[in-house]
Amino acid sequence: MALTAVKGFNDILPDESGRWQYIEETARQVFELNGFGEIRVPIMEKTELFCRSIGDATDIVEKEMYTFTDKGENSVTLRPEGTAGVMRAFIEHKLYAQDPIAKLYYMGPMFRYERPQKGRYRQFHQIGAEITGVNDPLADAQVLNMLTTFFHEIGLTEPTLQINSLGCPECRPAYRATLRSFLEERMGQLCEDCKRRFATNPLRTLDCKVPGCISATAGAPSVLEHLCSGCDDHFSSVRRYLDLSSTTYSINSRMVRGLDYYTRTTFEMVTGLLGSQSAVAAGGRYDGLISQLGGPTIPGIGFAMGLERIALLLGTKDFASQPDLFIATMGEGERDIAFCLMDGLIKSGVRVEMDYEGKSLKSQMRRADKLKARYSVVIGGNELLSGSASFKRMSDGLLTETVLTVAGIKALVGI
RNA sequence: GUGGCUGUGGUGAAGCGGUUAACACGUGCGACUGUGACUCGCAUAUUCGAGGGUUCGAUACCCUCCAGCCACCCCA
Repeated sequence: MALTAVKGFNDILPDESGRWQYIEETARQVFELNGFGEIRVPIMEKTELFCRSIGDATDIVEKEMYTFTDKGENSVTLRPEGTAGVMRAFIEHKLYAQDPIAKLYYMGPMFRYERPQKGRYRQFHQIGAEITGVNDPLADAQVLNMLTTFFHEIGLTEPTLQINSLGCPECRPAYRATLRSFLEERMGQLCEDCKRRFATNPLRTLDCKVPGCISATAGAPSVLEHLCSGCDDHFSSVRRYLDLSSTTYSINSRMVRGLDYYTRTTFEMVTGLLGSQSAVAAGGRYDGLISQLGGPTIPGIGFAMGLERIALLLGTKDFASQPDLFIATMGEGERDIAFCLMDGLIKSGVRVEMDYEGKSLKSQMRRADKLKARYSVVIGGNELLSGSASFKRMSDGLLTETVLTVAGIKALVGI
């Protein structure tokens, strides 16, 4: 058996990479318009970083990380998400000393040891963005608008924005206690998973899919009604800003987060087209994270989106670019001329292909067609003598006589 | 991690104990010593995910492993 890739790790082949580049370029464009700058951080960090940021008791840290001991006996981990590393860099380089307000974005592979499924792999890719240093809900709204704009720009209308507020260390514990006592009275109706969640993360019972749990929690107290006045004002302002900019969203008070660091505003872009992999992008505010990691008390908000899932939503549309010209040749001498012509044209920005193996004219023309070249030209003895040739527009076969010079050909193909 | 389904060429697939392992697409070459797309011809799996076992015989049956998919769990 030939060697194969590691389970859950995929190759992105040339016919798909065009789509990926399109997603990445669109994100860069939209993010930079919003004033974000790219930060590139390592794909591996000390294990402790993730334990302290994501949370020791979360599923990600407990069972999904690629953690191992390196040759220097340090416990290191392949990043399961991007925010922790970005914030570590923000603190380590004291970026806040220059300006506490940083707007950063990143893209790259993340690693989680999960059972692979479509749209969910062990190495997957995220594009994320973070704003630090802004308490004002304006930042929340800008991030949400940026996300919405991004999806609009890549041509996807399907994922819809859902928002919620998780409160803060002031009000969340009280809500959690209220919810617990509500659940306690209905313990009998809950599924086994939810009985477990009752202890570990009671909020999770709110988005359980088991019918019994759905009816049992139907009248559960809503987080939004238990926010402290600060969180409540914040959330109202976020909504007001979204309304001001005509951003459409829905409120989902049952939306929960898998990472412990989130506070106040949380959100997801969800789709019904990817089965159980419905979240295409998600994020929220994390006001306590930076200080928790040993930095100053600076708030933050951000999100990450899953490239594999976005690529899936974009479908099989072809993003590959086609050659402008294919040069077919009749003999050895003509190949020399064609080669120099190709070289000159490429250097001046025309995408040119030619035959590599001295094949028959029939084969060369077939290849020109297969590569979807816009124009083709045959160079043989006649052309060598006259110094000009008939260029064929492949879409309709129209022939145009043009001199065999870089300038002449450029003018013809319109580059 | 749990449960289930699947695994035949580059792709989509038929075959379900003994076949030259269909068919379609794709790919290559040719039908015309100088022009692609349509048409036609030829070629293209010593082999049926891997390894064992049952059998006179296994792509087909059994076991193990590997991989993919679906749901759960969880999440982007």
